Amino acid sequence: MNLKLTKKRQIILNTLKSHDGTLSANDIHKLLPEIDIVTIYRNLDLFTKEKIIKQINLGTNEAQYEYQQQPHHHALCSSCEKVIHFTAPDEKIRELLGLKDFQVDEIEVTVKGICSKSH
Amino acid sequence: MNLKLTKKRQIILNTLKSHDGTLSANDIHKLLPEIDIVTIYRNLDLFTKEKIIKQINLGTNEAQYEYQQQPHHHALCSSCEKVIHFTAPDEKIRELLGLKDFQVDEIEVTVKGICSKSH
DNA sequence: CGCAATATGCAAATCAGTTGCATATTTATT
DNA sequence: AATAAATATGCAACTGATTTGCATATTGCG
Repeated sequence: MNLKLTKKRQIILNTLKSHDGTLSANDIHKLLPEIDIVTIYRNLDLFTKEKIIKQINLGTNEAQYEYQQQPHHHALCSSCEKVIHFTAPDEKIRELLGLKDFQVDEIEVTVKGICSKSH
Repeated sequence: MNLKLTKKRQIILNTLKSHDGTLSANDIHKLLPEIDIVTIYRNLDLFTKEKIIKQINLGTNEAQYEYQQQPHHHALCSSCEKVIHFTAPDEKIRELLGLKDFQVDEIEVTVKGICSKSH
C-alpha cells in the first residue's frame, strides 16, 4: 500500500487535527463542501486503518472521528449529548481488569452520565 | 407505557436469555425467521429502554444485544472477532477516572487485543 | 515529461434501522 | 366468555449512513 499525499487528503486530516473534539463524516463534509462525501469516507477509513485517527462509536447514528493526540476516553452526557474527553491511568485500570489470558492492546473506557452543565 | 407480554416478545427475550454472548437483530432474525425483523428491532429497542437487555456497540456495523445478567465489560479479539465478557471492580475504576464534574451513571470498558486461542 | 499507481467524483447500490398504516393479539372490563 | 380499548405485529416503503463500480484526474517515480 503506497499512499499519496494529496491536497484533499491533507485538508481532511488538518480539519480533524485542528478541531477540538470529534467529527462525523458529515460534519467534515459540511466544513469542506468542496470535497465529495465519498472521498471523505475513504480517507477516514484510510486514516483509521493507519491509526492516524480514531473512529469512535458511541451508539449514535453516525461514527465519530478524531485525530489521535494521545489515547484517551470518552464520557457521553445523556442529557446534552456532548462528548467529553478525559485521560485516565490506563496501566492501573489494566491491572484492575485482570485479563490474564488476553493480550490487551487497547483499553477504552466509555462513561455515560450527566455533565456538570446539565444537572 | 403499558407493555404487553406477547408470545413473540417472550420468544425474543428467551432467545437472548439463553444465548451465551451477544446477538445482533439479524442474528436473532436468523434464529427466529418466523418473527418479522421489524418486530425484533422494536422489541430490542423496548427491552433496551426498559434496561432488560443491553445494547453494545463495538464499532462493528451492527449493534449487539445481550441479556443483562450483571453489568460487565467486553474484550474484542482482533484476530478471531470473538467477544469475551469479564467483570471488573467498577468502583475502583471510577475512582481512577477522576471525573469530578460528571455524574457517572455507567462505566463501560472495552478492550481490544488478542485472545489466548489466537496467539 | 511520461507512465504507472493511486485518488477522486458521480451515480447507483447496499445495509442497518425506522415509519405509516392496516390487521391481529392482548388485557382490562363487563 | 364476549367486548372494547390499548398495544403489537407484518408488510411495504422510506431514511440515512456508508460502500462500490467505473470513468477521469492527480501524484510521484524514473
